[in-house]
Amino acid sequence: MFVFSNNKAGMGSVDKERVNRIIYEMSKNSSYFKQAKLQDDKLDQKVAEMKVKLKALGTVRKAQRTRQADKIATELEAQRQLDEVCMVIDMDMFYAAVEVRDRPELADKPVAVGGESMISTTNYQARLKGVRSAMPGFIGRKLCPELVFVKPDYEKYTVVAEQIREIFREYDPRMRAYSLDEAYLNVTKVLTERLGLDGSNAQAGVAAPAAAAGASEHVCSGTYEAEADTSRRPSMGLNVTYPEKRYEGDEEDDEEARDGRSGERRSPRETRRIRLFEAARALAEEIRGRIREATKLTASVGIGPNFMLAKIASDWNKPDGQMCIGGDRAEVLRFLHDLPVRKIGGVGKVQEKCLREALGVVTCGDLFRERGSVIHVMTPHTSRWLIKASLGIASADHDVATEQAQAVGAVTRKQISKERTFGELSAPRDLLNKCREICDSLAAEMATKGLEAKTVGLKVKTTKFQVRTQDSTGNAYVSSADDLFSAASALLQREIQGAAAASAPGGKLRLRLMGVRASGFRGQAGAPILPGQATLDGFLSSKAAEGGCQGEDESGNDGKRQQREEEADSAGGAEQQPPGGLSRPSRPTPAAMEHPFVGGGQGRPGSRPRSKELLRGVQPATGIPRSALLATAAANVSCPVCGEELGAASNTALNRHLDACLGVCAPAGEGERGGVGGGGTGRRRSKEEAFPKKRAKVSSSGIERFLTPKELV
DNA sequence: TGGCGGAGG
DNA sequence: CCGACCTCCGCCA
Ligand SMILES: Nc1ccn([C@H]2C[C@H](O)[C@@H](COP(=O)(O)OP(=O)(O)OP(=O)(O)O)O2)c(=O)n1
Ligand SMILES: [Mg+2]
Repeated sequence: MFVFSNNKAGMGSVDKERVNRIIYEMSKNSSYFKQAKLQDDKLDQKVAEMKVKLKALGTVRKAQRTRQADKIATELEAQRQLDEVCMVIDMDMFYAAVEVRDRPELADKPVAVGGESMISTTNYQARLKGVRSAMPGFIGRKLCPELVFVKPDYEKYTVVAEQIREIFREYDPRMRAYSLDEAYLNVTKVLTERLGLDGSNAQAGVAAPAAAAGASEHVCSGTYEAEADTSRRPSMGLNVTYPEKRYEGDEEDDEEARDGRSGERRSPRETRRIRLFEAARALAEEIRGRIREATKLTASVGIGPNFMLAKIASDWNKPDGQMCIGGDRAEVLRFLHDLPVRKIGGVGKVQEKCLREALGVVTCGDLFRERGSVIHVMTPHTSRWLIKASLGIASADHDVATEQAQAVGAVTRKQISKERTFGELSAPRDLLNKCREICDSLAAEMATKGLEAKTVGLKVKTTKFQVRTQDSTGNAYVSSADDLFSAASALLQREIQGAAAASAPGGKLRLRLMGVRASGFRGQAGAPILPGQATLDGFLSSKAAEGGCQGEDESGNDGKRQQREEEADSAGGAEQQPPGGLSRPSRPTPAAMEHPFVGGGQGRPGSRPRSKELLRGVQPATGIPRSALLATAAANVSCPVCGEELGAASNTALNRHLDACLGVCAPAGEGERGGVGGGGTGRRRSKEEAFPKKRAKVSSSGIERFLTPKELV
């Protein structure tokens, strides 16, 4: 089977055998597990395809590829920047630490913050038992019966987050908070000031130099000492293979040329770096001390010439420690050589598996060595990003580093959504009702931010854990709950019909999660985000403000922080972002397996028509533009299911109609209209009929009149 | 360009 | 009997 518990920054000494066994025992029969396995199989297929593609790569061509990769590497090397000092500060077991601090009795007990369904984080005692973040509570309990569950208190965490940010700003006013417990600081300025160094010179050398290895022993403080590097040196593909400084703009620092030697004489620049990083280590101690003093909590710090490295470093000596990857190129490469690629921000489970199983790449050293293969199978964008990471080249600029991570310093938001997990729901009526609830909530959120969206999306997760999304874009902007619901419910109808049509008689859409998303905001590409606050913060506060969810779920989540670094370039040119996907040669999409409906393994659920079709579907036969549907309110009440005009009927009358209508349409689905791809053919019908579409004006705006939560049950 | 799945955090 | 929210990538039509 697949990897369950990978080693995290918890404790290495965990009875992994036992943990995995228990998790497996508890999961093997669950829908979740089955779905996970399906996805894993798909991944295996992708890996297989990559292998095939690689096999076809002859020695000659591979050498060619490697040369291409070298070209990229050289180009990237020119961007290498070692004169900035970046710092990533990450609180230790954040939520749990806060809770334990406020409840001393818990100090010696294993604690989990979260609920029965999901654990947000745990303290070290719990981690020793294998209980960690993102693990469902019931498994955590099985793993550790004494586990004490504590409900998350986001407001409290937010207060703490503000406290530490206040401190961070003193050292870097441009500091970026990635999440409540993580922040990115560029402390170059403070340090140069403290040391009375000339800050300008640092900026000067854009094209970066590398330093002599002689500084290495000064550089690391932590477990990553300059230990046995001598022994691994030989095998170090990075240093050996890479065409060192042949292309570099080496005019200035010539002595750095031999970066394998010990440099007796140091260039001024080199000396500056050493002093800078030395001071940085002291600064980190200072900051940690201040955090402890102000919050009674501990944090770990990572220092490096760029954020990618600093981030990795911050995890190195995790509990209450710090680590520094100096600004010496040789040291950076030495450090990376044996570093598992998984440590790179942006490389997750999938990337890791593809690299390892298809390319035999496990460490960054391997990654660079296989660069030829990398660019052969991966997308150009991803290849470039990976090569860059393997060389430890990244940006020292907050905005670049935190970019696409809607991280806190982000300026705009591109979408906003609301989703809820609940106990199984399948009655169309309940589904619609839930949809309405979510739309209400989303609308409220949008209102506070003054957002108007052009596209509305629906997300659905079946009880089998299959996730599906749909979007519909109109020509008008919407923001009211009514309009959101009008669009979302239309989409939901498609799902309902699709399920009914594709599955056996009586088949229906059974969901455990539903979400509604709004995007394509008015005014520019994105909407401004709260000042200084991460979207995450906004999320937490809004969530805390809302009432609890319903259903037996309760969970306790927060968002997960995200982060990314990489890329730089400021000189234009193709930019790069972390991965996103690996190049995916052809796409078989074994729809049959994943889509319960649609017997013929034809395609999307209910052979969901794509693009155009979608719009057509939602659009009323009359030819009224979607925009009208979305934007308009609904003067006249009409049924969201059949579209029949209901006039000014009373709520009860409307409800009655709804029930009748749903009762007929839902189960019957395949009956006459067959709904989507219905029938045994499995073959999709002409677009026109693919979806019987409620040929009516889906101005469900009226539905809320009676489908409002309170009234319906 | 719009839409959807997916990866990653 | 496994969360909520968000961004970007890749592929398709
Ligand atoms: N899947 C996840 C991961 C994290 N979090 C929350 C809880 C954490 O307290 C907080 C910070 O995440 P970290 O990854 O930094 O984890 P911790 O701070 O808890 O532990 P560590 O000591 O490893 O940093 O984010 C979450 O809700 N769900
Ligand atoms: Mg943390």
